[in-house]
Amino acid sequence: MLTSRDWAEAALDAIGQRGVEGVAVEPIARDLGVTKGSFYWHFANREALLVAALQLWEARETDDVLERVRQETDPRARIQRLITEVNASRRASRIHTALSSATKPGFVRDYVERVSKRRLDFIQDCYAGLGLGAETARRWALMTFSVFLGALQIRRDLPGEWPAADEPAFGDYVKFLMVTLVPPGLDGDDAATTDAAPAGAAARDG
Amino acid sequence: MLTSRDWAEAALDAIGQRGVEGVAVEPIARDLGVTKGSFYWHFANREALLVAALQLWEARETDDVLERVRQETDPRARIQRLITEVNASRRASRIHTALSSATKPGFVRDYVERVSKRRLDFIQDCYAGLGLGAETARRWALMTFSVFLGALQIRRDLPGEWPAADEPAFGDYVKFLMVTLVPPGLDGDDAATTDAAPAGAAARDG
DNA sequence: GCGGTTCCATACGGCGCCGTATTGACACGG
DNA sequence: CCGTGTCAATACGGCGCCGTATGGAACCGC
Repeated sequence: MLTSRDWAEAALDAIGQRGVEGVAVEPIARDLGVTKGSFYWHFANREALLVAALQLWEARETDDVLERVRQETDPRARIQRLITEVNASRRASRIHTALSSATKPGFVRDYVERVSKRRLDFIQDCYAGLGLGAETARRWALMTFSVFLGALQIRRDLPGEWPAADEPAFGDYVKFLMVTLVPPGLDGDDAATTDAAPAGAAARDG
Repeated sequence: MLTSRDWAEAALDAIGQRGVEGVAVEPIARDLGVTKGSFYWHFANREALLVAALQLWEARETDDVLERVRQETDPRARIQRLITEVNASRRASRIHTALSSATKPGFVRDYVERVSKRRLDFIQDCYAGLGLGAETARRWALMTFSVFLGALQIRRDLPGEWPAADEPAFGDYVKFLMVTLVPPGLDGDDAATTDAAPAGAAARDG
């Protein structure tokens, strides 16, 4: 007794493990312990399954994640929360990179683009909340977003280099990132409305 | 009259356009204007073609790229050169992300890991050349490498957000990154041998 | 108990790809 | 000429997947 949502969830698993091209009806049916006779009752074809999986993914990676992050009120805390959220689920990371590198079918790109844009806009809002102008906030957001995405890839390509969310070194590294990615002196009480360009870090002991 | 290198090059194209799973003998043969009768003279099977393509890729993305970057002597200039090199070829970017997200066959991961590690080590050396200790240099290198990889993905997922290497805005953005990613005050003549932690950017007009 | 609906199994045709076997065209040294 | 090596075309069997067609079991209201 499966629902179409069960199929969509299994399809997301398949995306994370074998990529978008690996979303095949018969293998997924085997994983679920049924035959494809079940599948073609719930869905018209393979493409409909992909759409369902993508909708599930988009809802989770925009509304749900951003809703949780919005519980933090301080812009600085929001950015830090985003870093930990992104690093929390290894499954979500794999799905993201798989979707991001997919080329076929074409509509996958639309979902990826919407999710990425909403994330980037959110980060930009965080920086705007620190008092930066739109243009400067966009630049900082692009760099911070790059670090997010790059971290996903490093955890994939160089396991062990990037600390996992449950390791003690993770906290240290987040602190390191925060100091660099969030320009101080913009906490809202001073320099609240001026644009700011990065001036780098002063050399001192670590 | 094809050589096995022609096939490996076409396989790399296929990886960039259709992913690792898209490296199929017969379609590539059609692209090259021959039949697979030619292919199975040059290679034992599909896997051998993948290995040849990966060897070609590894040579280009480590020895060749790093050799060009090493022409710069100043560590700061090297990092900046790396940014522009990474953003130079859209084809190389697509190949990299495709390989990075590949799961099957397993040996692909070995190539990706070696290439990533050599790049990361190179960046770490650059920071060490600025006078940072090994541990701190590693942290900076991880962040800078993340920005590299994230930039590739942003250019894919959000076309238009990240300026291309031939646009005028590209230079501005590189400067912005350099100021943030390379802590000043470590140019070699002062504070040359002390570890440094990031202290962020001071607020000033952009 | 009977028709209808829900959910799944089975069987089938078709397609794209892999890998092998066989043959053919062409160059070259003897 | 002839043999040999090089490179490619053709033909074939097999496999995994898609999508359809059909059947069947369980459950429902009546």
